[in-house]
Order: sequence, then C-alpha cells, then structure tokens
Amino acid sequence: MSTEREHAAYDFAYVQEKWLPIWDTLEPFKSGRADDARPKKYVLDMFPYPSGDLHMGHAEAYALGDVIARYWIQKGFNVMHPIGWDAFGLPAENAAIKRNEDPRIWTYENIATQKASMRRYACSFDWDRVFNTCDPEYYKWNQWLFTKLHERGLAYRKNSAVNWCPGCQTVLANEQVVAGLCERCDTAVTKKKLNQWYFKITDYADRLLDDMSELEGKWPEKVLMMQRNWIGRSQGANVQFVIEGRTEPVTIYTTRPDTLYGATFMVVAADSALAAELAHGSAVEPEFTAYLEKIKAASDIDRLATDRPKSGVDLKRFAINPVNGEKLPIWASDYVLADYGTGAIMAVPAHDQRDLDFAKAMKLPVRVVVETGEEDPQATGIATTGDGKIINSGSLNGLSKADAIAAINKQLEADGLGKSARNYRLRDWLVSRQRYWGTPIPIVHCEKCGEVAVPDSELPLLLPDAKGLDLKPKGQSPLAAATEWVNTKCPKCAGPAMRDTDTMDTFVDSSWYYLRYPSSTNATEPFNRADIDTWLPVDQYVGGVTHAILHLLYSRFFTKVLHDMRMLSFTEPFTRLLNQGMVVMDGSAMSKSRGNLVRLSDELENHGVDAIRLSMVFSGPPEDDVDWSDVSPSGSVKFLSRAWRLSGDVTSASGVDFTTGEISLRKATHKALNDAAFAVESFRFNVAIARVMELVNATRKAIDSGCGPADPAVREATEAIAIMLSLVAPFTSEEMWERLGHKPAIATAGWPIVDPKLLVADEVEAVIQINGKIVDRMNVSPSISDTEFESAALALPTVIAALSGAAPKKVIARAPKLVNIVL
RNA sequence: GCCCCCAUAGUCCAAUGGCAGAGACAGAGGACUUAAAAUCCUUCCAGUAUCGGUUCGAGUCCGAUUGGGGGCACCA
Repeated sequence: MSTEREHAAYDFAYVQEKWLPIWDTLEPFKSGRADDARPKKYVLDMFPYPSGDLHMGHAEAYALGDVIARYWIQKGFNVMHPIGWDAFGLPAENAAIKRNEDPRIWTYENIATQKASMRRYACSFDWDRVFNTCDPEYYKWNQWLFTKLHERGLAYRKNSAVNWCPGCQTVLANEQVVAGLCERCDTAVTKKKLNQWYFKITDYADRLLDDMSELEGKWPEKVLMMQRNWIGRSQGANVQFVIEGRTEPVTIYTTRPDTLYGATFMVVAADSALAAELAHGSAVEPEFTAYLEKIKAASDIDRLATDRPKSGVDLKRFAINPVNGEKLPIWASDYVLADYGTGAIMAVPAHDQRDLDFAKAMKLPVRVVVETGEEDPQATGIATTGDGKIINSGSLNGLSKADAIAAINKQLEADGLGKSARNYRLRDWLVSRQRYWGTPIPIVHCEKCGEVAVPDSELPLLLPDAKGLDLKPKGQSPLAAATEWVNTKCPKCAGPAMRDTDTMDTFVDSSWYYLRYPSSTNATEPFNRADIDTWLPVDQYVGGVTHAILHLLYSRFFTKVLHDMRMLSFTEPFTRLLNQGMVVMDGSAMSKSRGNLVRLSDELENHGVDAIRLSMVFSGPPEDDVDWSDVSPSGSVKFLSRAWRLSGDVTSASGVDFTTGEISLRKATHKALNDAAFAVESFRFNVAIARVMELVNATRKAIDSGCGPADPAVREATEAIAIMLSLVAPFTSEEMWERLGHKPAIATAGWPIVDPKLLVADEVEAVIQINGKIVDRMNVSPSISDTEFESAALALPTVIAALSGAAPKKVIARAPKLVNIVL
C-alpha cells in the first residue's frame, strides 16, 4: 500500500517510530550465535554511569562507537558490542539521602531511562549481555577478586596519611585528586591518618610502563604520555649517609649522584618518622613541633603553590658525606615528601632549583660541581641543571654527567655505600571508601585470627538493606551502624568477629567489567575462560579521555594480575583505543550553571536521531571536541533528506545487473566505497561522510542531467549510499533500503564488494613542472611508465620552448602524476 | 618549572613530500513559485601563525619563535 505519507517529504519522526519495533523483532546486533562462522570483533563503549538521562556527551560517544561496530558488521564480522551500567557510586547515594530512599530505586530507575533512550537512539548494542555493577550477581565477583588479590598479598591494609574529601566524607585515591581538589565535588582535599585498604599497583609499575610499547600507534599518544607521566619512573641512586649520634645511617635517593660533592646540607621530610626521631629530645624539638603543626594545617592547595617560599627547621644534627667526609647540617622541611624515595635528600643547591631556593632562604652554602658554561647559580639564583664538566669532585673531575653517574655508582656499590635505584611517582591504589553504595569489602576482622577473607561459598556478601541506615556522610561507613550485619563469626575459628565496614572504590567495578560481557550471566565464575579466549582482548575501546589514567590504568593493572593468576592469556585488555572529545558549547563545557546546556532530548525532537548522530560524527575528527555552536543539525537534516530522496527516484528494478550501468557513476560509487572504508578504519569518520556526500551529489546529477534514473548505476550508487549511511543514520538508511525494494535490516546487508577495475581512471591529468613551477599539463594513461612519461613531457612544445636547446640538469618523473624538470 | 599536542578561507574541517579544497556551515546570485518555504543550479573567499633549514619539490620533514590546548607538578 502506498500511503500519501510515503510520498511526502522525509519525515524523521514517522520513520523512527516505524522501524524501532521491527528492529526489536529482528535483533540485528545479537552476537555470538553458536553457528556463527564469521570472524569475531569486540567493540566496546565505556559503560555509562546512570545519573539521569543520556546527555550530549553520550550522544557523541555512542554515535562514534556505533560507526565502528556497524562498520565491522557490514564488513562481515561477528561483532560483540555490549553495554551495561557502572551503577555503584556517590551520585546515587547523595540522591538517596536527598530523597530519603534506597539508592537502588534511583539507580535502577535511571538505568531504565537510559536504556530506553539508547533504544530510541538506535544504539547497536547486544541487549542480551547487559549487567549492572550494583547487581549482587556482579559484585559477588568483585568480592571474589578482592579475596584473590588478598591471598596474593596484592590487597593489604596500612596506616597512612590519606587524601580525605571533607565534601564526600570519604578517602580518595591519588588518581581522584585533581590539582588538590576532589575529582567529584571540587572540595579541597585534606590529609588524614587512617588505616585503609590498598591494591599494590606499584608492584606492576614497570610492567605498566614497559608494556605500553605494544600499545604504541594503537592508543592515542596523549593517553600513553599521561600514563607514563603518572607512573613517573625515575632512575637514580640510593646513597647512605652516616648521621652523627645515630647508629643507623640514613639512605637518600638522588637522580644526580654525579653531584654528590656538591651537597652542602641534607633535608628530611618534616612529616616523616625520621625527622621526629632526629628532633626528639633536643633543644629544637619545640620549634620542630610547632613547624609540623603549621604544615599539617596547610591544605594541598597551599602545598601546590609553586612560588611558595621555602620553610624549614634546622635540626642541629649532622650527616657525613660519604665521598668527602664533610659534615652536612640536617634540616627538616615540607618541600621534601615523606612518601617518595626515602623521605630524605642530599641538597645540591648549585644544581637543583628547589635546593637553591632553600639554601638562599636559610643562608646555606652553594658549591658548583658541574661546569655548564652558565652563570654562577649563587649569583643568579638559577640552578644549573644541564650537562657539563665535573669539577671540585675528586676522582670525578673532568668527567661528563653520564660518565660521572656511572663512575660514582660503581664506586658507591664497591664501598657498600649505595647503589643505583628507581623510584616511581605512582602510589598504591587506595580502594576503601567510607560510603554505603558500593561493594562491601569481603573481610572479617577476628580478634584471634586477624584479617580473614569471607570464603567463596558465602559470596556475595550482600550490602545490608539501606532501610534504617543513616546514609549521611559522617566520616565513617554507614555500614558500621548495621550492627546485625557487622557482628558475625570468624570463618576460621567461628569466634566472634566483625565485618569490614568500608566499601570498594567503584573503579574496582570497572577494572574488569569488559571480561564479564562474554559470559554476563555466568553464576559460577566471574568469566568463562573459553568465552574470554574467543572474544578478548577488546579489539576496539571507545571512551572519553577523562579516564586516561584512572580507569585505563586500573584496568591494565587488573589484566596483568589476572594474567599472573593464569586466568587470562593476554596482558593488555584493550588492543585499540579511541578517545572521543567532549561536546562543548561556545568553547566551554556545557553546564546548567553556565547557562549553555544543550538538552539532547530537545535536539533529537527538533532534528531527529539520525541528524544528531550525523552532526556528531561529521563535525570533525572524533578526538576533537565538538562545539555545538559550530555544527548545523539542520544541515544534516538537509543532507539526509537529499540522500533519502534518491531512493525514491531510482526506477530500475531491485537485482538489476549493475555491470551494464553508466561507467563514470559506477566508478564514483566504487571509489566512494573504497575511500569511505579506508577512512572509517583510520577513524576519519568525517572524511568518510564527505565521500558519501560526494556520491550523493554525483548521483543527483546523474539522475537530473546525466544517465537518468533508470540506469542501473543509479541504483548501485543509491544502494551504496544507503549502506554507507547505515553506519551513522540507521533510520534513514533503513527507510532508503526499503524504498529500494529490500528487506530489513540494512545493518546486516553487507558492504558492497569493491571492483578494483573500477578504481582505475582511464586518464590522469599529469602536471609538468620546471624547477618546481607548473608550466603545463597533459593527459596520460595511469599505467604509463616513468621513462615514457618523461619523454612525453620533454616533447611538449612548452617544455621545448623553455629548454631552448639546453639539456635539463635533472628530470624527476613520478608517473602518472608529475614530471619536474630541473634546469 | 618539566613534558606532550595543535595552528589551512568568515566558521567547522580535507589534502601517502607532488596542482592547497574533498565535504559542510555561513554569505551572494539565479531557476521554479502569484508569493513564501522546500528543492535545484551557480558563485565568492585563504597560499597554510612567524623565521630559518633539508629537498628537484614542504601545509606535510627538521630547528627556533609566537599563540592556543592539555598533562604532571616541591617526585630530589
């Protein structure tokens, strides 16, 4: 039946309503049927946090992930493109407190909302694999993995000065402190001495760093750079200094052992145990204690100010320089960090700016031991850190920096006074949180047996009901108030014991979720090895750069741990990574308070799903930010209706023999298919769309003023356009496909085979240059040889005239494009 | 302070070391129309931030400078 509506202008709202139920029945994105012989591909979008409905950022991310997933399906792969929800976390808990209800309600409501929106957005997800991290069926395995890490000594508790967010009333991992502020709520982070659970990620620092070589060229350079920076490996030496009046020597860490003769004092971190010990019982103790109180009160923000004047206390104690026996005064200062290296340094003011600033403030001597050709640091106040000739340094004199480092390391090692050493900026991952809405830590504290892991048979250890618990942040986990839950018996001795009341950082949940999708309903193991071997590692991961060090580093760590546990055969989880940019408005991030928030639902209402997807993908390279003020969704609508109209103009029958079609349009079609595929595979989606636009223009022209609508080439071109558009405009392309006489779903129609013969032009216009300047052009066969090409060029009248009998110095022929004659 | 990335038309962006423009937005003009919308057609616009180098040939490679963005930051 031909309704009036079908002949009317392209109606996106009608088309959207029409196809959704049909796709629900066809389920074109189901992956991994048993009889599926196609090669496999795992395309993964970072799973969302269910805070409200989808926004513009989601719309961009899922549009991009969809292009990739849908492309590989068209290319004949069995694609798994799953989705789930990262559903534990503070926003749910805060909403629950505000609304005075269980966080489960808010969370599962939002999941339902987002899921419905994703369906309307026509995301190519395999809906059979969905799970939420707050489902007990999922977090059971979080707990199981925790106990395995505990068994291996990779999960441990320690007392330490930790990052504390007064806003969220919980501790934070180092990775969650951004410029001294809480990543989530922007409150200034303070320090607190607490006993907390850690994952020993530092054990994996070298492997996390070194294995990045296999990600080179497959992950954005920026992310690799950020991770390298974050791990922050430094190569140096540990050197022992004898302390007067102390039996044990003190070890310092330095990256510049070549400047050992230039040390004029020693500095220990004021908040270290060593500083307290050195000050203890001496005349300076009151002064030291006062100083310590002062710096403890300072926030991280104060600490981070780089131009802060140096401060410290002279401990009136002395260290002996092992190379020359000099007595060096020992100072305590907050510019030395207690938890990096050994918490003590040798100060070489001539060649380290911080030491120089301190020396100037405290009127301590400066001694140059490297001649760099720069001015005297003492006079300029600028430390000289470059290479040069070593001076004033005994046997090292005359050596270069590198040679001196090698020589002194060798000497120190021989004398038993030191050796080369490495240090990392990376700290162990603090995983306990004092909040309710997370995975309970599966540990029981028994007076007799100590820390005892909850046995596998008792997992999942369910979160107690929120009813009756006060979820308000108060610095202690709300679970502590669930006395019935807390008081238990020891799994080992059956004596009275108490449960750990903290929950896990939600980044634990997301560190292994990608392993769960292939067997998302498995009740007996976190993931099935056979399924893993089939699908993993993830072929293509898509997500925001905000996770460059948090989630992506933790996931790499988990993968390596699981590999060591012989549960995985690979050591890197994500083979390729694409980081999409943000969606911004007028150059800045969208926010309600800034008043530049664009609502996704409004945009979808006004322009339709396909136009929004197209605008996102066409706006520029995927890793660039999309500035919504620069894009034209109405331009996208215009293009889509232009493409759609072609499908109504085709008059040849479905199945017509394309090979009889008009040749120039056929060539344009095959070139577009070829170029668009290449562009998609190299993440230049905007270029791929430009190729489709070109073909739409060419087809329009062919219909209106060329071979006419009945030519088979017009059908071939229009079908190719529909299939290429299916990556980004699922509704429009499906509608075109039907008008062209095909059955749904176009998503599985298959990418047309490109005929290489149609990619070759009959003739190429070659450029003739003299001294790099264009003087003439000529048409040549694309298969012309360099020598033929060269002689044809030299025979051109313009060239003969220009040469006027002289022989060219050199002729460069690049058949069939260009000849350059050098005179 | 250290490290990384980027700079092409009014705007967003293309160009395996080989004719700077693929595509789009905005602008201008025209066709169709009683008119408008829609549609179709045509058209305008830079010599690639600056300086230097390598090369037969540089937007592309190398070095410096300027401007913008990002990461780390008292990590010895």
